[in-house]
Amino acid sequence: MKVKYTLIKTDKKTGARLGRVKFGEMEYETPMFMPVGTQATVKTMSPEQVKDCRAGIILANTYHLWQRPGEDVVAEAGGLHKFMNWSGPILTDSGGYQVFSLARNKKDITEEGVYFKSELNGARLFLTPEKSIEIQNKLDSDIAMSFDECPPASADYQYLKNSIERTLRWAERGKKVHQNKEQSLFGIVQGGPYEDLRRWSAEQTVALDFDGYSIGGVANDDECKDDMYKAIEFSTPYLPEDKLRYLMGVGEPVDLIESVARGVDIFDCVSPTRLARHGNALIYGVRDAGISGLKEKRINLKNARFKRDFTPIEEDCDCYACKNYTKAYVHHLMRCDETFGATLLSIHNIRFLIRLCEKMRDAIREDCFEEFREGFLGEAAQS
RNA sequence: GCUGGAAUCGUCUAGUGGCAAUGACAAGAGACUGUAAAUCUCUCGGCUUCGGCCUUCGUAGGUUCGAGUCCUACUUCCAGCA
Repeated sequence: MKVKYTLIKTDKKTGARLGRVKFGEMEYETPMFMPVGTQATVKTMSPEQVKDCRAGIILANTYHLWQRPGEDVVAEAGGLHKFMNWSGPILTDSGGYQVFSLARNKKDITEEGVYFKSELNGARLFLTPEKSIEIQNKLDSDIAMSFDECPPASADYQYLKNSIERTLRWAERGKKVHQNKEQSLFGIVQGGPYEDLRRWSAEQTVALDFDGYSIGGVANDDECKDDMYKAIEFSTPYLPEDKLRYLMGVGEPVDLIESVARGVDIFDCVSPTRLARHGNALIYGVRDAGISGLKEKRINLKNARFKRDFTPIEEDCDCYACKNYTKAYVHHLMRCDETFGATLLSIHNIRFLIRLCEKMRDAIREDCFEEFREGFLGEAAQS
């Protein structure tokens, strides 16, 4: 179903937006976090568990599903929703990120498209903007992304300039072949940390008139947070108020707050599920001062100190893992490489980020987002 | 009792004259931002002024410039025969 965004309220002190997204009957409030399910599954979690975390949209990946099982198989299964048993909305990434992340492979970016060497069997693959849209159409996601180049943080100004021009041409080509009236199509703003490039990319992308816009090319390799926040604040002012703004691949709790403050509505990130598989739990630490009384903290449940810790991962968390299990149990499962440990931590971490979004929405609603932000970030930024 | 064989870091293991000594697991810790990640990195005898120094390969001797490696005895374990 095509997405409809309604802006409810903009925070006066920051650019934080409280909004509503509708996919037909399904309705969610933003800011919102999207769990990542690259291969048509949020790793180690069942759709029911993802839903219980109160996730709204989830993300799947064009590149991966194109290779396995193939978009035709998914189409034959009745589309991605039916195939993976996810009734909520799905956003598919275009494969643009793989232009960056698979750089270790022989990869050749041309005007026509990108040649990949498959990491599965070495096969030579060629992905074009048209092909990406065609695959996403067949996958039948609710939001399709334009095929873009996600350049590395190390890319220089001239490279970025050429890259975003090409990404714009690709966006236009993709839009031309996008026929699915039930599927939204988003454009992607690039431009690294440069104000003029971000502005230009945003204005040109908006001129193509997409159903929503995203900010990409952020949080790559060693990009520093400052550059990331700049990239966001150089982009959002040029995006229309009545369209959804999606920050791609972010992120850490701190980053969620900082990007919401700069006018972002939704984000996705692999970190809650990946960290979970590596034994880490995102938790709130208690803070002495500040209105939120919270700060970000991360604990590694594999650490020996949790062996006999029979308290929940996080005392005040309402997730399934925290309500039913102890740190000692999760520690034990992770030590034994039992999948259920990763499942419990994934549930917790995703619920953590979704709770963070709930808190941010409440703060915007109650006109205290800036206080919330300072309360949360004061110490996290220092540590 | 006889005849072979074996004893190396918590465990298993490499090592046949230059060795603080291989690899795996375990253990201790770290990284992770549109997922080639249930992965990867570091540490894992002691001390150090980072050049080294000390103590280690069942125990005790011996050969040698030098022994985890060769020799002798002992201890323990394993296999076969009685």
